[in-house]
Amino acid sequence: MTKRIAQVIVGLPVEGPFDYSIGNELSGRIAVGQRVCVPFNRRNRLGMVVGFKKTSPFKELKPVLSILDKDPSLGDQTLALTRAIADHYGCSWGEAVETYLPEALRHTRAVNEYTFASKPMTSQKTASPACTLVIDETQKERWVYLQQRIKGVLEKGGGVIFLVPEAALTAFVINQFKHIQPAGVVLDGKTSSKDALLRWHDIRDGKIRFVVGPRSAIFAPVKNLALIVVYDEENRSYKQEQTPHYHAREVALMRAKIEGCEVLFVSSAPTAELWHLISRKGMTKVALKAKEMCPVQVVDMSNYNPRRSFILSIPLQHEMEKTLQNGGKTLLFMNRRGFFTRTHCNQCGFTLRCERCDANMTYLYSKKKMVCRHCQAENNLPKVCPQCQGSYLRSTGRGGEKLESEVARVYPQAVVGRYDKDTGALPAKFDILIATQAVLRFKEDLSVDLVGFVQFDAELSHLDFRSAQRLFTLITQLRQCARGKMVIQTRMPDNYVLLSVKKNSYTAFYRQELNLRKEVSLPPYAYLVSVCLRGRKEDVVFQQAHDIFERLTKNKPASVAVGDPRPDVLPKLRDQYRYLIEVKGKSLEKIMHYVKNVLKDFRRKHNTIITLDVDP
DNA sequence: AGCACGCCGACT
DNA sequence: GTCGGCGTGCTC
Repeated sequence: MTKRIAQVIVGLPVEGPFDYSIGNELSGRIAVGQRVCVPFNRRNRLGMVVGFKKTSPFKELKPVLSILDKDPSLGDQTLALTRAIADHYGCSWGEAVETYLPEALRHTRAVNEYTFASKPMTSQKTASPACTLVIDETQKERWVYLQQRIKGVLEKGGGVIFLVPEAALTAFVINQFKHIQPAGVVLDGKTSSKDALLRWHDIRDGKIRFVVGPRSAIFAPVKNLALIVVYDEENRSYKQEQTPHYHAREVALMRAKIEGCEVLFVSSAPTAELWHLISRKGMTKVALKAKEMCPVQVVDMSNYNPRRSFILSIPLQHEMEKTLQNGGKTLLFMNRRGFFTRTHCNQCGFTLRCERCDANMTYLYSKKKMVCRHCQAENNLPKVCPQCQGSYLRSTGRGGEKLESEVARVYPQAVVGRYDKDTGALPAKFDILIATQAVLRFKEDLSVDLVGFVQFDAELSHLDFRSAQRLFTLITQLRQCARGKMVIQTRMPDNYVLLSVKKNSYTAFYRQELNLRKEVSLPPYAYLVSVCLRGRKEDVVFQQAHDIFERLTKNKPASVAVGDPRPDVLPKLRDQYRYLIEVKGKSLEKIMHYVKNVLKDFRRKHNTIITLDVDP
């Protein structure tokens, strides 16, 4: 039987597949999973063959122009995975395929230099994947456990994907396993697309069976995949910020289901979503208990007047002095960069803001510049008020740089260092280190005697249902860096995150967190889909959001709930106003079906961009 | 997404 | 008249 018509998908937000005629010269070679070049909307584009038919409802079919690979790039399992991603995240199948493919294969250039040693596998498993959560309080025991597990898998001829939250960690991980296996690495960014392609083929051909890499490494075409490790599962970088907004944890589960492999999550404070998943029957928790967690002292700051007294409480100062005397190190956690965080005019009240993001500008002493913490914007500190031309500009607010100067003044005998996301490396030598969240990228080998959480309450201001879990994770990770003691300064000592930390019980935290989520029907007890709108003119974006809201509530099935349109957490970013509408429900299929149907016949106007974010 | 078509306002 | 902004439809 000769193949006459090919069904082809493309990497655009249009659902196909599209039918193309197959010329005689191609019909013998064309196969499902192959990259092809097809004319599409008067341009030539990359397409992916997903099937064949005998007839088409379209009269004049355009032809497949060429086949780009000798052998299929995508096997059945990959087609199934990309299809599942498209369904779950509401993108087209073609878009999912394009995110799967390495950069070098996303274009219509033929790749003839490489032939694939193996045919794609065809077996399809459907059982629920085996999942294990390694919850490790020690930061050390996990490596022993992982070495054993990975060694066992590799010895049996299986393949391993080891996901890390950022590319910088790959070297550290490779080092942990260097005596077990010559490891392959998926690097992103710095690797040239040519090298990345070579490596992709080596992985596909089974020459590399152990792959370590960031989020996108979940797509590494590892042969006989037996184990996926998601290291630091709670890390936010596992969620992609662009469409499709996939989460590596979810893709790992999808892949495990299709390929019948195991998923191993490693964390010292996982997401509530994962805790819930693992708590179900048949899943395993491996608790690696620390002999002794460092004590946590919560200092109630209610009676401290921030205008009169130093931001470091007397109990914290006392611990710092003790630590200094013993030659120990202190980490002061201050999650705010810069020196001053706000500059305003004392005459007219004008506050210096980023024009593109509407956020207060931070004064960076190190650069002598005003910077926006959301976009790259930078400018000089004006001499007079831009609004009233008066010379009454005053700067207030405290960032790490200011705390650094204050601490250096109070402890002249100490070496004071600072770290934030644009400091190059950790200071080699310090007695007191003032650091933002970015310091946790070194948490694997950062060890101090005392940790001071300076402004706990500042972290509570995030209006996000996951903020409690993130705080719990943050405290847990900081605490693991402390050998001696952790001091937390707060005006809300009865916060349940702090109470469960003091109880030394993560199970208590997750029980309470999950109860709260259940009460108000939030993930993991419901699916959440955000319809996100962004555009240049606020009134237009707002209008559109309301228009969509009306359509979403008009013939709404009882199974979904639609929230009022509201500004995004960052209401304005890089000159675009952002609104979102949250849709909730027990069934993701029902939500997606409903939302996609409403958006389908909605006309986007005035260049408003509308995107879907599943499990935002 | 990205591009052409077509409908209305303002202007060499 | 016609130039061009933007809303609309379409891609096998």
